[in-house]
Amino acid sequence: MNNVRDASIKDVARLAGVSIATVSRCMNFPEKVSEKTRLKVQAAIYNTGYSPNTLAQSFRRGHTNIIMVVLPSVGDPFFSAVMRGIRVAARAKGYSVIFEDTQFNKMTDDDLGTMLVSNQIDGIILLASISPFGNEILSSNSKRSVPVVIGCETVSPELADFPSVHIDNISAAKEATNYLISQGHERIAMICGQASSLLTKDREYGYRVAMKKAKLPIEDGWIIDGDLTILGARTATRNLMNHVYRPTAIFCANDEMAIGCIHEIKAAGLQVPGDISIVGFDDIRYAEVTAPPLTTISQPAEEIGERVMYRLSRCIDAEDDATLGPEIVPHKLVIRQSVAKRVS
Amino acid sequence: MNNVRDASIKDVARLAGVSIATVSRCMNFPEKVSEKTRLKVQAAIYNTGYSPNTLAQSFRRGHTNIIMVVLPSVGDPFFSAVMRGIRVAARAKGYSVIFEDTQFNKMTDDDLGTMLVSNQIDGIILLASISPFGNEILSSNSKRSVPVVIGCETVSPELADFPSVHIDNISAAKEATNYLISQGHERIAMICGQASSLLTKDREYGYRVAMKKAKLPIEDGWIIDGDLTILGARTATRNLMNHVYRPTAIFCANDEMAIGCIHEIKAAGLQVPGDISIVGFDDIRYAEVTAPPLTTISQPAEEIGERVMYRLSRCIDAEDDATLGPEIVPHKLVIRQSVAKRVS
DNA sequence: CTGAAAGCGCTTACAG
DNA sequence: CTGAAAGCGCTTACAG
Repeated sequence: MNNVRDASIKDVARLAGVSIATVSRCMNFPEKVSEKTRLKVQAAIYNTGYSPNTLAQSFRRGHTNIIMVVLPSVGDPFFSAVMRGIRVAARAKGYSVIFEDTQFNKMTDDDLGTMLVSNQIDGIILLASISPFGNEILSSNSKRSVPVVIGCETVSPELADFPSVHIDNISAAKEATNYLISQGHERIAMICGQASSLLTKDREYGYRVAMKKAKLPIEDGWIIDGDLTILGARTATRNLMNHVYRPTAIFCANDEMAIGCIHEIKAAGLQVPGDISIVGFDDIRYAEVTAPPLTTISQPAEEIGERVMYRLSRCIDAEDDATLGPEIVPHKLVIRQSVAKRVS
Repeated sequence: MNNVRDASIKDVARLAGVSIATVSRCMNFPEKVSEKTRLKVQAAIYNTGYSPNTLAQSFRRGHTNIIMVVLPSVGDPFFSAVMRGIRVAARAKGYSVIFEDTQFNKMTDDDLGTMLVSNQIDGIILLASISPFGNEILSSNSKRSVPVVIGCETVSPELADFPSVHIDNISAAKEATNYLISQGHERIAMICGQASSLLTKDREYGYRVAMKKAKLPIEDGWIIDGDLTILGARTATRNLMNHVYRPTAIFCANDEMAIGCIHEIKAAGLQVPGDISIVGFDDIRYAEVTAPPLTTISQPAEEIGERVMYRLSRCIDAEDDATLGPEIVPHKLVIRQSVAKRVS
């Protein structure tokens, strides 16, 4: 049929014998159009195969229905699960989602500024911290154009007042640590993200608090950077195994690192949990098929994703309650077989 | 400054004392503007904080610089790696990428048609098969608007002539199977994707050919659907272990399933590779930390992603060679410890 | 309930 | 090298 050019609103109007304004109304406010006209127009739409040019609509309306999510790594199964929730909600609300991976796709502050100012996106979900200057751009921008909501973690002090949804990371980390303590462990180390990353700050804090409360010392070098990756965790684990005070348990700030950690311990000829017990964080889908199956903190990843997206949607629609602070979602300690009881 | 409204091209023109056409030229064809004028305009751009409204540009130019990738599951580490490559190349070429996950975000044919016709995207990368009708939409659309390129797999017969980049899946599967045979195995089963999925068809075919060539029988029930997931593979593995002719080796069509498979065998009290040997496919980052480390076919995932994106970019720019058939990328059998030698 | 008209912010022949 | 003007396809007060 129209293999040279798609039908435009004009073609529909001509065919239906009405003005383009009426066609537009039929699509956007059908109740404002008489039934007779509506029927004519609908027929014309059908016959021309018309579908509105989204580019023109976005331009005219001043928004794109595209939101951006910034996350540390698309490859991480935990964030994939969050993304899934985001996409479910995004679809329900009519948004497309674009994502930026801070690990592999360094977004410069310039890029960010450009996106914000050039109307390419209607909102931002932050699942990872961006550069300090980026944070500044966002916080100064906040009253203006693009709403931001934060998922999973406290991203940065400047952004503390932004709407967010996450579990209580401090409590969860305490719980994990206390569980280890309850099993008789006293030498407990922790593998974190990079010191610069705020992503696991709260988890580290929870661990420290629990240790202090139990009057257990944290030796120098027991809190170690595992880069949130398998490789990073393997190096960290080697260091821990060579430590003068070798820990009997390691709390990993995410499951990805726990997987690397377990592998490295076994590669060194030690047993998990016989020699060293492990607790992870996230409960990714691999956690139950590691050897041994991993004891970990379960986060409702998909639910977080959904909530964060709905939250953003409300911010975009400028509903007043949307700007209120954090929304806390429940976590759960899942006990499997990577922790052994220790009798001292 | 401009906290009420962003500066537009008019503001710049006024401040620089030139027409908006000249401002536009300065940004798009600076060589067509005299140096003197260019300097004036650049100063005005700087002082107004002007940045072009992308929405208006897209509308006017008729394209968005957004491409869509359709993939089975964002959560799969293999596809994450491919995505990474895509994003690297996309960034280099100035594209943003939107993705559709066929596993969790059923894109209806309607959605697809709408996207195609409403100019929202400049091109499509297919990493997964979509519905037959979807394929039809694409193939009938092909000469018209939106270029499509296929990554990783033969997606569908209708789409066989589309540009694509992937490894030689048949050879790779033969190699995997032959390796098992060379280690003395004769009872070799295979866990595939769903029969309907074309994603692993070539791998299955390669396995069949290798078995036939070695004059080894494939018993009923030895080729079994594992749904490409951990869970599916666990069920499939249980069936295989209960089979009258229990295989001594299992070839899994992806590593994700191999992980589930190994876990299930060990959960049943058997040894890997002592009792049953396993070969995977993909070489995801978890493959080297499974217990035992997984022997598998390595695909250059990131490279595939990059190439596929560059290919698409050339299609969009309508460079003639871009439409030529498949581009084959090398694979490699990575031998680790999940296969045992069998002396019969 | 409907239409004529303005306008969103750009780009690009066209004329000079 | 530069400017005046048309136009991309919609939406939306405004008037009737």
